[in-house]
Amino acid sequence: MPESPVLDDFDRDILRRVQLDARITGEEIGAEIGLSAAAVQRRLKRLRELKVIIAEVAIVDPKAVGQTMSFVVAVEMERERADMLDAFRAAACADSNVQHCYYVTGVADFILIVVARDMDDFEAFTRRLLFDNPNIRHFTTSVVMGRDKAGQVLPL
Amino acid sequence: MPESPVLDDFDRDILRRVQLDARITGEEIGAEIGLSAAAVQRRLKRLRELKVIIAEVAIVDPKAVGQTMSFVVAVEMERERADMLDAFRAAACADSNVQHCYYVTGVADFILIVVARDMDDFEAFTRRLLFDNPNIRHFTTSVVMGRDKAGQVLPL
DNA sequence: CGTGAAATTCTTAGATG
DNA sequence: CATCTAAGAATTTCACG
Repeated sequence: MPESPVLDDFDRDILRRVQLDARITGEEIGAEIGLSAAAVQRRLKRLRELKVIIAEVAIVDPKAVGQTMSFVVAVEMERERADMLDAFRAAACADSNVQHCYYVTGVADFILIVVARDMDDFEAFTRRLLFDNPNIRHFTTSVVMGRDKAGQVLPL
Repeated sequence: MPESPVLDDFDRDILRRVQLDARITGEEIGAEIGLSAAAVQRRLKRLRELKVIIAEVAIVDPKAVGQTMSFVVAVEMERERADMLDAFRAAACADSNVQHCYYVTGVADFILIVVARDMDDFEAFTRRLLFDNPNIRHFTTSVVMGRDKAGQVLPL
């Protein structure tokens, strides 16, 4: 277990802002929190190296690129053998329609967030990943009508 | 319904890369896809203005900032009245523990992805948003053991 | 779209508390 | 040890062809 890096109030202030906008300049952040641009950049560099900041990414609107539908799929495995779970996890992550893969305890074993161009695309996905897999006992699909909080912001 | 903007192969190439790393330079992208740095930047600017790129954000490791637990919560409302659904949706989005809020059809009405510092924090969350709400018939909690695909990449 | 210049931002170096 | 200022390098933006 890697011990948590020490973050002070400046670090948290910086994280709050870059979670909302990664293109904000060091100068702008510095002016708001009372630090020079160089100090902000140095802290950002450290936060990246420590993997407190895992990545800086562009969020693309799924609808703008033809992915008009989203689904939440809860998957229940036949028997909870570690190698089977790992195999499914790897297959799910490798599938381009899978946006998020949560490995959970409870009624389901996996919760997947899935996008698709249309119903045919989604059906092809279920056949590929779910129907053709004998280790899957059962799965339920929920159609997403709307989503909020696309870019997550953690409470600091 | 806003008509989808026209994207060519260059745009899709650019989107593929900035979804993985928003800090990649225009020059680097240009070298890979055969465009000048200026042309890449021009296209990026257009994709931002068209809201094809919704945002560019830093992804922070929840564990690194003390959010050690994650949950998937499926919420079933008492009666599906539009104003009630909207009210819950707004309350969920406003809650700092809620990372994602999906409004779905199926057995549940909402699927929430929730983070918490510890079990007490999660209990406080359920009381605040769920137990104290008479419009909620039922909810089920799944504890997240692991997650993959933090930064989503859309198939283009 | 590409080129090249101008403006902005990031990085590095040296000095200070 | 982290900060600041200032110089230097890199990136983005802009005007023109």
